[in-house]
Amino acid sequence: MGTMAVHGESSPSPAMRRPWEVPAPGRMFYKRSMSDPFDLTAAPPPAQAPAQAPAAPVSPPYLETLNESQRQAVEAVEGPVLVLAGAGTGKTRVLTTRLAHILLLGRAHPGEMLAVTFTNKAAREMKDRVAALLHRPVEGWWVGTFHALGARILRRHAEVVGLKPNFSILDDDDQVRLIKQLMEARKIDPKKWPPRTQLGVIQRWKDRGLMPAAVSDAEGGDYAEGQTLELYADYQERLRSLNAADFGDLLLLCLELFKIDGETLRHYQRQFRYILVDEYQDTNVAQYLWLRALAQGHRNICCVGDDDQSIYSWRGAEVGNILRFETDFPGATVVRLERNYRSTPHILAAASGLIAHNQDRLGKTLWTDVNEGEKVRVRGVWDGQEEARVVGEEMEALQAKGASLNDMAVLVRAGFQTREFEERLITLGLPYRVIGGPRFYERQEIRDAIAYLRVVHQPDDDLAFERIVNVPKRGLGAASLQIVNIYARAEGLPLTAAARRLLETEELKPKARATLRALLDDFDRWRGLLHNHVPHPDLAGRILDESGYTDMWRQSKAIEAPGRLDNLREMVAALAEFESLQAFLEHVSLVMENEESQDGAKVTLMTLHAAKGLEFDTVFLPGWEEGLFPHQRALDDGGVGGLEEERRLAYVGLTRARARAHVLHAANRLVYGQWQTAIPSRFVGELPDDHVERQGVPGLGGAVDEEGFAGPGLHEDGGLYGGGAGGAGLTRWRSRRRALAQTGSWNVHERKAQGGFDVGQRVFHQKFGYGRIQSIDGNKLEIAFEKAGTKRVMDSFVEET
DNA sequence: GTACATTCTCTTTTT
DNA sequence: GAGAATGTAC
Repeated sequence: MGTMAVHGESSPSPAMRRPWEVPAPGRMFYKRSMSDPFDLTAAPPPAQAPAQAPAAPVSPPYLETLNESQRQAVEAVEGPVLVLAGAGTGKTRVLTTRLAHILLLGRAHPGEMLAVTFTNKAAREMKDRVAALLHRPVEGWWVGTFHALGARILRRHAEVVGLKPNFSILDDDDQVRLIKQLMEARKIDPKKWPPRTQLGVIQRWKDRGLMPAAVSDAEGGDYAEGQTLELYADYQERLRSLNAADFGDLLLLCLELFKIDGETLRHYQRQFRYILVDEYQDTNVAQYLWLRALAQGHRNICCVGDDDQSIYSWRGAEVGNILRFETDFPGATVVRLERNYRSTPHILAAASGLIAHNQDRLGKTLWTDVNEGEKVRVRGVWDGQEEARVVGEEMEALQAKGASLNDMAVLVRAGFQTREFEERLITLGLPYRVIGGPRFYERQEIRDAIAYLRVVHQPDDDLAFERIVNVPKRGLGAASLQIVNIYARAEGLPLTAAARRLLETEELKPKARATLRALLDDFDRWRGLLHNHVPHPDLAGRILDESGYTDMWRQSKAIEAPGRLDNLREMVAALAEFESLQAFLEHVSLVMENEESQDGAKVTLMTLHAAKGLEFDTVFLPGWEEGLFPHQRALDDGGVGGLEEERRLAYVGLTRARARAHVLHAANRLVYGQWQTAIPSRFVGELPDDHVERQGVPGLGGAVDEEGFAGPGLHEDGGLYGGGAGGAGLTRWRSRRRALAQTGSWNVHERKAQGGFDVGQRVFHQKFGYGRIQSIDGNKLEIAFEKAGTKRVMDSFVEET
């Protein structure tokens, strides 16, 4: 955490402080800047003001290194600007240089700049890179994700929309539980109408900036016997009484705030002189409205995006936002970045050829002047294991040639695909990291601990209260809790308040009453400590100890208990890095990612979605099969639009590669414990032949094996590359047994072991703990450990349980 | 109220 | 196949 502030800080080096007079005379925005001296609302940094005057036109070095269009995008400071930045065209560079440029020109000081990103990572990178350009960290500017910035604004004016400033931000888990409760109250069958789906519908409404009252009846009538809309109203009401907001609310309630309180809106409109938006193609309607509201003041809004990389429509993103920009902001400057600095011409051509199959795009022509490299390699394999094996071999080969594992990535369509690669990489002993895997703050013990902190910080947080009221077990089970719940609902009180009143009555059994009283007293005591400014890490430690939570794990003989205690300690330690308990809680709800340790070179495994914005020398793209990629569900409920989005995803994948891209498709795949057969993705066929090197017989799913056997099902379909209409029926299920019978050479070992172990047997290993035997190969056992994952070990290290 | 067994869903992507 | 949710036995 940087501590230096630009405001009132001693001046930086003279070279940096010097404003760069811009050479291109006659460019409107510079003229305008001359006639627009510092009439900032707040006093500008003194060091910068006089510096605006000197005339000698010198182009600053940071501009010299940009190409013509990049430079244009940086220098078009005034008015609305749309930067269409193709993959690998130096988008981040433009963004950060632009920000630095504005600061260096003295057009605004940090507090007047709003830079919005989609991910916390992008926000961090932006801060770091601007700091590097300026040789100092910038403090006090508004950089962050939509949600973080929304929360920041909302906290300041929470009362306007019926919240208190310390409102909780619910996580996914809380939301589902809440919806479930509300459905119960309405007697909606959760079997028939899964709560998650209900929540999904509500979130979609929120994405579109619609409060319950704004949803048209026609739309509300479609789900759950027409009750979803009412459920939405219930949900919002409940959130308010919980003094809580969900993710969507962080923007939606901001919009409400702007609507209700025009003066506040005008305040922010005046404040934000320069607005910058990254990944504009992924904004949803609510985000769009939020931006548009804030940009009305100075109209200096710069949106950067690439319609070909729009991959979040399922989450409410509207490509329309980017396609419509010039209409929304008349007189906008549009800059196209088309020169690619990342990939070889073959990769670029392959990606361009693929994306050209999409109808609905603005269209760009990426080009590069680097020399030819390798063609994109496409390889068909027999099954998922072979796929992982082939990728592993290639990685080892590259490594042998001196390549770093850091420069390799496997990009998958869906999360479950990483497993096969993990197993293979473990076997090979290649270190890897999975991005987007289980996150620190999502672990059970951490969530419990946070629930304690939440209740202390925000007494009305019923969801947190419910989570820990009986953890550790105190005999306050479902029965007691129900009494509290009924009372709370009848009286319209939060659970803690209701519980407090119930203590005065005879409704609870004496034992439960005493326990509950003790718990509430604990809460009061901890809250007292909080208000007496006991340092929050100390407080957290006390809470966990005095509540018996730490003891619960200490006494647990579960194999993972020590690890959980470690995690708790780690969390308490992490608390010290935050200014306050509130700041910590904000962090965990908005930045649910683990800071990964950068020790040693590792292969990266992640989804295509997570890969956007990243690049690697070598990219492996497995699972290009109809049904998986394009994903069946995207086709089913997305139609042509869904297909095009899948294609954009493929485009994103290919364009992550600097030097080498390997596409793979398997004829058979074990999904779900069952064998699934598939034909190669239509995207494979859409790759232009001139830039692709195909291995194995095209059209046959399998790399032709020993038997030259391509896998049942493929011939029946008769077509190559998804020629079958609509994609439906292209996949089918088959029992493992049948697949085994047909191939004969399946990579499955004898069921019975020599050493007295059986497949499926539960065993114990000194180092890895408990696990179940997957397969047996002589004296080597493949064991799926409960904690340590699947490993191969010698049978002598394993004992029966 | 709790512990264990059984059944059932799920898998696209995430701030 | 795994994890959650539900059902059953103590």
